[in-house]
Amino acid sequence: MTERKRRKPGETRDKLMNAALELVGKGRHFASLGIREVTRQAGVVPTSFYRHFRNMDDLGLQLVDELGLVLRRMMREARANVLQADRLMDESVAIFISHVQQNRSFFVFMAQGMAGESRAVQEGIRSELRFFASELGNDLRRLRLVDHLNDGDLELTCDLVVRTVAFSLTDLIGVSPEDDYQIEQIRKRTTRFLQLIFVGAAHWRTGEQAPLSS
Amino acid sequence: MTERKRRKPGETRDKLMNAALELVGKGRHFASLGIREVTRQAGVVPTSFYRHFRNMDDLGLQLVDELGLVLRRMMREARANVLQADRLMDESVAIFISHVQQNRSFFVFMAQGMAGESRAVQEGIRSELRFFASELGNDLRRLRLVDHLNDGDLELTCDLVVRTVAFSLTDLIGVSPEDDYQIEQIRKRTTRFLQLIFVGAAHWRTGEQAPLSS
DNA sequence: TGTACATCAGTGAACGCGCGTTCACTGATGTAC
DNA sequence: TGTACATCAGTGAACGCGCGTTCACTGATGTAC
Repeated sequence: MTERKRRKPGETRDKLMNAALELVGKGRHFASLGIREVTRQAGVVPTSFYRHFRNMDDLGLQLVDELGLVLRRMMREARANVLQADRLMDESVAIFISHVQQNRSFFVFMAQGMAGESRAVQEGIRSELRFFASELGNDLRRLRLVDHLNDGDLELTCDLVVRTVAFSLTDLIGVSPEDDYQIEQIRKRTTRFLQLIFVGAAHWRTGEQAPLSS
Repeated sequence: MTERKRRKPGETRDKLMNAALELVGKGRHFASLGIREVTRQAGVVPTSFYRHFRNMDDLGLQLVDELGLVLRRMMREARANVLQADRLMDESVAIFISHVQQNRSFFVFMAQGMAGESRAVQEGIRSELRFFASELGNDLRRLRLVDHLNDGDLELTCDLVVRTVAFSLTDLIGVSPEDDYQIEQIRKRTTRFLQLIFVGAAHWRTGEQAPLSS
């Protein structure tokens, strides 16, 4: 009845990573998870853990790698769907929100990890965000939407956009995944943030900003 | 030699809260701290903990209250020192950074808590940020720097400013407190983010944003 | 194609340790009269 | 001002439990010839 050895390669590894994500999704913080707890959630004997990870930090790092894949998938979907430039922000934010809802635990893990215990995880997530910002810059250049900005200012703008969207994660986390009304509010607000930033970018002239009132 | 009972009222309570902050400042995540660990760091017997807190969440909540005081002190200093409107962003960011360096553990705790395990702590920190944004709005109104914005758009702008500054905490955390060069880079970059936002606010016209290129 | 062997993922028992929490205690401080 | 009593913060011993980690094992899969 129970043929329990060597099912598929990597199956237990995935079970462990998913178990950690499930616990994070249930409101636990990754830094407080223990090995026995994760193996229990995965339905696996504690010793199995060491076949795949050296410790919890190691598992966290491997989760960051998977997170990278999730983000890239999201980016691809955004590129495929955002066809009209005038709906760019609207649709990008909508796609972001929908991916957060489909992969809630992953994004909660990301929000936790940015100020988490492991320096390596922190750095991994920061690096994903940097990559994301640079890809966004490439896209904007290609769409010729920001011709008046030099490279440094474009990079600044994209970084701020990515940060703003990332920060909205902390809003989404604070809200039930079924609370469509609240989620819609967050979506609208994030979109307006981006509009504000792009209005700023449109009127930005390098090095000679009138500091406030303009 | 050791007269050890009833020194000053609240002394042990402060020792425990400081001990938790010290551990956080050393790179630990608040969610992973234990009662025995905190009491050990505080140089106090484990049972003393229960004289002041029900559990670690409770201690976290009381830390949020103290964090509120730190933030208000910072705000007061900013108000007292930012005299010329044209240096507003520059000086505000500088004051922020200097307070982060003086109270590093507090701000690390804040960054952790925004995606932390305790809902109550999350909500507490969010509420501090909301308060901060609303005070910023009042100041900008008083200085008559944003007369063309209606209340909703002013609130939006201030929220984005506060978020941007708060996000820069994750940059500061990733850098050694002695690395003056890196900290200066973060200061400059954060200032430019705010300038970009305010250029956007200066050209913002309610409800009729050209979505990108303007 | 078949056989022998190395590798590898999963198992279950066992370890010592630190954890959260309880309890009964002690003695200093605050309060009532 | 002095006395009696309640309150309160800190103590140390003790508890049972879950933790991370080790070990020797088993049997399935992959590889060499």
